[in-house]
Amino acid sequence: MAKRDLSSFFETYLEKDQLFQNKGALLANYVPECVDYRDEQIEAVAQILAPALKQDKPSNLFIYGKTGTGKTLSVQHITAQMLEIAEKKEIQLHITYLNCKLKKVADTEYRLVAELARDFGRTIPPTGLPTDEVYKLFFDSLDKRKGIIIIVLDEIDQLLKKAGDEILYNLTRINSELKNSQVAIIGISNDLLFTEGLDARVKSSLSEEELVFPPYNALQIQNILRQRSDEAFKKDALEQGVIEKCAAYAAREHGDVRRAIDLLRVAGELAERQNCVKVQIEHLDAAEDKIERDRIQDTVMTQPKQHQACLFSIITLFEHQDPKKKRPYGLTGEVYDVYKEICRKVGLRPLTQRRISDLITELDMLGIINAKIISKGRFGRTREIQLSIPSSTKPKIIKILQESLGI
DNA sequence: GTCAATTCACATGAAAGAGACCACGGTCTAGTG
DNA sequence: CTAGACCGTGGTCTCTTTCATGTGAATTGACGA
Repeated sequence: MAKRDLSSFFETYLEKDQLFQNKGALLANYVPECVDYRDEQIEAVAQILAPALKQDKPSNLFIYGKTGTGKTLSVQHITAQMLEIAEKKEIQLHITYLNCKLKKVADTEYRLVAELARDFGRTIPPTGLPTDEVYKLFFDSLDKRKGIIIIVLDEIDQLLKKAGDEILYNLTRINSELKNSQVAIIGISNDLLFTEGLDARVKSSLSEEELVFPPYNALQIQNILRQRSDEAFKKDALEQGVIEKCAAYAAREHGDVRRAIDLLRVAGELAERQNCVKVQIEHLDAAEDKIERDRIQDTVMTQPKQHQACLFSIITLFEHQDPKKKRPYGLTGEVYDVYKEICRKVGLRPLTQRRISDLITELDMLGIINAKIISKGRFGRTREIQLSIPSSTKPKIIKILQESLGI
């Protein structure tokens, strides 16, 4: 019986009128043919990089802009075209793109240089070599190439936060040691104030040119969304006003188009699952909800045990709170007490309070909790910790934590 | 009543250790001709 | 004689601990009006 049900399910699924015609257009890695509303920026970048085609070293470039303002896309667009031309005219040009945020790829000095060296055809072990050895290998392979090399470092602020600015200093110095080739660096950062904390030498040599990508406004987002949805959805699959509302959401989130596109895709998926003929505005709301829920569940699930234990203690603290004191927040010390108790129950070695303090900060950064430092005067300084999980998700989160901790 | 000193309960920083993972070079061992 | 196993050394990386220092306002207590 179950079998027949299933096959009929698949049959109806196949017969069902799909809303999407090309969902790929709404996925994060989709590269559209042209980048709208960034003409000015693209032209500026192109002008700065153009000397590379004449075998002159272009200036180092720094690009700022909030997430989802088309920085990465624009740069990829330009570099792809440059490479095309270079190939046609047999110009010696090599462009390397590296996202520094990707964990385990390029978030430390060693890994970054190793990854770069790999891009130039060296095999570098993931660990074990001294860092300066890797530098040497990298230099060697660089120098073997003649011509211009452009290194694009995306989300460079992340790299700096973790690994310090020594890498950048070393990279900017490369040129003086190379005989045959010249290196230009393009840094892309979400953080507008990023260069503030930079060493002055690095700052001046790295940001010879600077460019800011302004956020898209609501109207521009609308048009971009319309274009993407025309490609992704079938005709008339969207109800009137859906795009407008979606754009409004994104504009509120300082013009993050990526987010808007995500929202649209999830809304579409929800509508499809509900067998609706059109994507309605309600689907958008549901989609926003779902994205947030999934995000929280994902992050909670992938946290290390100690983080989970810490989060679980925060939740338990609220669950078993003395109803008399009626406080919507907990303090670091209280959390730590509960945490120790939980560790004892689960058989986990309790960490020090110092460490827990850090874990709390991390959970705060992830947006799972909300921790605010307050001073209670004579009664010390601590954090006010609040859960920022919607109550509808809470039981599920508790279940995940209990399973993972084995309670 | 006013004002500076005190005090609490952590926050925050820096440094260093532990343990996992890995490459490399040297040494040992067993198999082969 | 040689390939492969095995070990010791030295390196990175992440997570922690230890030690030290910082912090902000309620409270305290001296002081003066």
